[in-house]
Amino acid sequence: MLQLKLGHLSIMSKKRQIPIQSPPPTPPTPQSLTSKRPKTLLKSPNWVPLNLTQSELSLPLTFPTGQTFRWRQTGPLQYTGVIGSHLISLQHLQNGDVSYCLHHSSSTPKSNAESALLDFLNMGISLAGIWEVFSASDSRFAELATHLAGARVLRQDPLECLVQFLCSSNNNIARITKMVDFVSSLGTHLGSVAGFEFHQFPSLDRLSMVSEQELREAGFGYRAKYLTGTVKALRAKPGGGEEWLLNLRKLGLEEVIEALTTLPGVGPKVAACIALFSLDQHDAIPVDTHVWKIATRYLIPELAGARLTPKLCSRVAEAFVSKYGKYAGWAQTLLFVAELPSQKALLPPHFSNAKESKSTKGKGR
DNA sequence: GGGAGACCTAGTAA
DNA sequence: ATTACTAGGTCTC
Repeated sequence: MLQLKLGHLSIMSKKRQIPIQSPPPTPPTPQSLTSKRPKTLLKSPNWVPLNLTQSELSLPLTFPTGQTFRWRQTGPLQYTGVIGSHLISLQHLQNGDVSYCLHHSSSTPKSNAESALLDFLNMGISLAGIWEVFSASDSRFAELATHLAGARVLRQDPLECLVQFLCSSNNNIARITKMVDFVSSLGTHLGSVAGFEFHQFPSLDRLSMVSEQELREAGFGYRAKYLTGTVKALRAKPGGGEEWLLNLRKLGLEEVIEALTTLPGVGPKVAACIALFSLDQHDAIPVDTHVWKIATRYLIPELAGARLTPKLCSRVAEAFVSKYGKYAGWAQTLLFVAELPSQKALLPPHFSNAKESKSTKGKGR
């Protein structure tokens, strides 16, 4: 049986540290530039600088923050993943700038890899530009922004994004990653980096060949029928599901959410994630428990203590949009990142004012 | 229309 | 060692 070979995932845990502030033990230096050794062994990684400062893209503040579960940390300030058919590593240089390395992509023209990368990184949007606007209307955002520069929203492939967040409901990161890895392993194998295997994300046709039974055996639980059901519904779309999803980029947020939530397993939260992380809906606000806390603390304190109902979800989204404008989803992303334990620990103490909820944490309230 | 329960599973807290 | 609960929700009464 094609059981998941996920031995390496055992290292996944919430204790995973992200070495962002500490000086990297081994400064990433592109050494291929001077290497004249034959390309035999390591097929010497060829690092190409991007014209990208850390303030426009921080890898540790972008990749391991719940937008995607397909990228892996493969070095101190290095992350590796797949974009289309390209296996790519990204890393920060010593000055903070970003460079990339295109790993042996056999049958694909490497010419368009860089443009695919820039598209994936959503470089059409200037972080500096929109953060200036957020900072003007929110002094707390302004200060957070100085500590968490470069927290960016990605522009992922819609199908890939959809499947990932279908797995995310009522779930934890370790298991989501395991499930996404199982689905990914159905796609074409592209190579391995730092002990991790990487696959092209499977097509809709390929996905349709997996049964609910197999997914359950792979540990999907009740989400197994979400995936098979959604795949089936997508394949029934005129022109094919992939194109149908892509076309959602041309619509407004309301229509996008409405369309997505017709798919089984896609509720308001998952739909907002897909909309924001892959469909150019920059004002989409994925309201989960964390965002709910942020909102009731800083935006709509009068709702503190209430339960998170669908109705209140849209209240929260409206509050974000009215405060931050049409890129509210990007603002929400920074505020969300600031709540992650790994980041919170690195922020000045005065940011963690509402931490004592531990004592009042019981069910009573 | 809104409110409870059920739902898979693995890890952690009582 | 069992039990209860939680974790980036959704579906169904």
